[in-house]
Amino acid sequence: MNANHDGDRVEAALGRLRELGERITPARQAVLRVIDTADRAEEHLSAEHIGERVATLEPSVHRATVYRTLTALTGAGVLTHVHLGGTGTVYHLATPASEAAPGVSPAAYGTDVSEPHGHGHTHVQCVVCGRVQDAPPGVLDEAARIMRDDLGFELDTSHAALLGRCADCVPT
Amino acid sequence: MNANHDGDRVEAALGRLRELGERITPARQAVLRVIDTADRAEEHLSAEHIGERVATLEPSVHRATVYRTLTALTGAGVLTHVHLGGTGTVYHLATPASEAAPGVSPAAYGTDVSEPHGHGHTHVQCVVCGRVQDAPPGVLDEAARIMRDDLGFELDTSHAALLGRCADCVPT
DNA sequence: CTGCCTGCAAAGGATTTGCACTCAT
DNA sequence: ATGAGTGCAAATCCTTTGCAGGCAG
Repeated sequence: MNANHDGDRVEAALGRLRELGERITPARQAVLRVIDTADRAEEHLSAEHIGERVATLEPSVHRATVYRTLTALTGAGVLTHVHLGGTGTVYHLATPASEAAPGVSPAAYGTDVSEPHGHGHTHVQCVVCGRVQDAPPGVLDEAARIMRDDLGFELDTSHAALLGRCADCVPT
Repeated sequence: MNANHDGDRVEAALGRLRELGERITPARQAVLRVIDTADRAEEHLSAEHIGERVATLEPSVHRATVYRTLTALTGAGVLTHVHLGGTGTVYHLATPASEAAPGVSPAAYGTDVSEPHGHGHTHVQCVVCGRVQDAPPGVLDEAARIMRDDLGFELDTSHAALLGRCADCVPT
């Protein structure tokens, strides 16, 4: 029923991989599927956590492969990662700016560390409960402008999460 | 000379520790001195790196103690840490809102639940060269306002560094 | 004196790497 | 066929922890 829908974005990612001459393997498909599912549930999975889910989905896939896959797919631009303060890094499908659904962080990340365009959602994490949520679009526009004008620094607004206290954890 | 000046802030920190009933030990003094010196040089040291310097300054201090000290002193409020995206955490002396950086206003602070912050200003890190620099005061004011109004989320503007490309690394 | 802080060493846990093999192309 | 990807396992790396003793207060 919805396995097809879920597969849409995975398919797109696989397609892009093919275009790039990257190989489609069970491990990569599993990783993509896991992340896609998490994205839709607005979950934010770390490499380790992704590994766990992949293990249940495709037990033959080794943990090390998951790490290598995440690196490779991020390099290929089909995945994005967001650094959370202190609590590691989480991965997302790099949606081609199409269906910027709530909870998803699109970002066109080219190869490696060389992409100026970080036009995705900014994430914020609560230092008390650890919850990660999406910030309103454009929250960092002003900051980006200041940084650019002032220091010539090009901010990547979706690469690192901001920290603070969420509404539930703010002492009133 | 300036060895005295260096000691000023360390002294202040030690004073606060005393007030809190915390003990003043060689290890703690060494850690504070190392961080104070780094701060003045605008360096951003990780726990590990601090450990190295402490080792040369006070060889008898064990690495494990450095970690425990950093945790303890941060808890006591005399140290602050900033999470850098992906590259760990760096420590600073928690300046009592006096002579932090040019133009930094004392952040209004509510609770102490998890972060007695302090370094007061936002950091930005270049994803290409790794350099960490201070952002202009107030860069995140607008973002903080939006987050508060929109989500009731209280942003901690100095707890995590923003990522991007510094002027030297931005592709022209 | 007391017990907070430390030294030491060993455990821990996440990520990486060398190597040989396999499978996608 | 052929080399990109993978499995496996060992190696790292940073950080934490248990315990006993030492020093600050």
